Amino acid sequence: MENPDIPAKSGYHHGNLKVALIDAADAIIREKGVEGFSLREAARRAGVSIGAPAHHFGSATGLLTEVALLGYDSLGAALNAVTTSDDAGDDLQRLALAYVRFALAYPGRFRLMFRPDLVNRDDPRYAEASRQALSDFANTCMRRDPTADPMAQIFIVWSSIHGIASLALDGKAKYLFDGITPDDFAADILPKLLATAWPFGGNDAA
Amino acid sequence: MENPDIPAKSGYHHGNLKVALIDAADAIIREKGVEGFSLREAARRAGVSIGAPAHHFGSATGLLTEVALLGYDSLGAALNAVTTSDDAGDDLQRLALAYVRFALAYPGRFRLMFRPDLVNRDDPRYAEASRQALSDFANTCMRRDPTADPMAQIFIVWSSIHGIASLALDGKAKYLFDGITPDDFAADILPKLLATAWPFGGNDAA
DNA sequence: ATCATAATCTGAACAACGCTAAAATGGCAC
DNA sequence: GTGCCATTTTAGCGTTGTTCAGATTATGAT
Repeated sequence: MENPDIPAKSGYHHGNLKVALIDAADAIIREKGVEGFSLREAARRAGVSIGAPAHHFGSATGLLTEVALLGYDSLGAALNAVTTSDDAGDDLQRLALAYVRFALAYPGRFRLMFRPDLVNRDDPRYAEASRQALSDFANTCMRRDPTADPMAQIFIVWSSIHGIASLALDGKAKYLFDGITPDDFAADILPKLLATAWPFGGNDAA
Repeated sequence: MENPDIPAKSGYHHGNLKVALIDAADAIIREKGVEGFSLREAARRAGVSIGAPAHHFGSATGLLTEVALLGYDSLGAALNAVTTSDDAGDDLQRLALAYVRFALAYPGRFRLMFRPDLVNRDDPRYAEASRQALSDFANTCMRRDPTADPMAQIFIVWSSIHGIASLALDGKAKYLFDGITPDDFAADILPKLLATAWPFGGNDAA
């Protein structure tokens, strides 16, 4: 996920500091989680002084907002990559699987994306990124049941998936399914769960 | 939610510092959210010096864990307070409503309860409090569909509700339902949503 | 080519934070 | 009364985000 293009730290002027800091922040969050992030360490990794980030991002939330936007992009890409069929129920199931797996594969990014205290939600790009990432979702929902109220349906389905991802990420699944690891959950339990107990999969729409 | 019993700050020895600090922390979180909390301010509010909390709680997570445990208690109480009927589907719907309303009424507590970095999940009381708070849920789930795999059913239903609460709390409902306020969401949108689009309410069990 | 202006980065300062350990205090059992 | 022990204070360490004056370099006009 590094960006080796363009000069990196040629002299006094870094030349590519903005993306270097975003990359550093993303790496920190990947390694140590959202709470492990600090603006100073991001600057340190980019080989730049403490005060440098302020010029490009204003504040820590400014930088984290950029990372969150990238997070939405990668989530959207992950959802875009699922194979589609003529059965919207099956597609929805696969999308759900991809959504939860994304959360488990990139826990830091995922958590950051839903932390209103760390990202600037007033940034117009935020709403757009969020909308874009979930567009496949919304489309498949409406394909599955064109008669239902679109917003209600999308909200309920998204909630269900988001709840699964959140609880799984918080290790709550461990309590219910005796000490299962995240990997086992994503590989074994989750697909079965979505295929059997999840009410939005399969071709059982009205 | 204050605790006016027992002597408060009689002299050098506070006499009731432990609960005073818990109350103070809970109040801070209610007023300024989880991120607004600081151990030092809790000590300040309890009228005690900076280092005092360490003796009772060890660290900030120690204190926050106590607050989270209280949070689970109050969530359990809120769920316990919903009226039950012989229709498990209706009951589940009311429980869901209560769950989400709890999250919207006590956002700080609710967020804290699901922040693994701020609470000590190894504390055996945590698992117990979590289990206890959701017992009504689990029972009603199994009453609704006794044939289904209990764990799978509970996880899916809980996920759905938790997702609704999380997204509503994060203001995501605002994007889908044009600029609705949390109060309007809890009072108007949510009940309709649960009654119509939510697949676990009503008496449509197998 | 020269030079002014704007963009970028440094480095020090400040206030606040969590945590630690030594010292001070006072309640309580004996 | 006396001494022990839980409790609280105080001081200090290392960390954080933010701000700002000044240093440095790029850019664009002449």
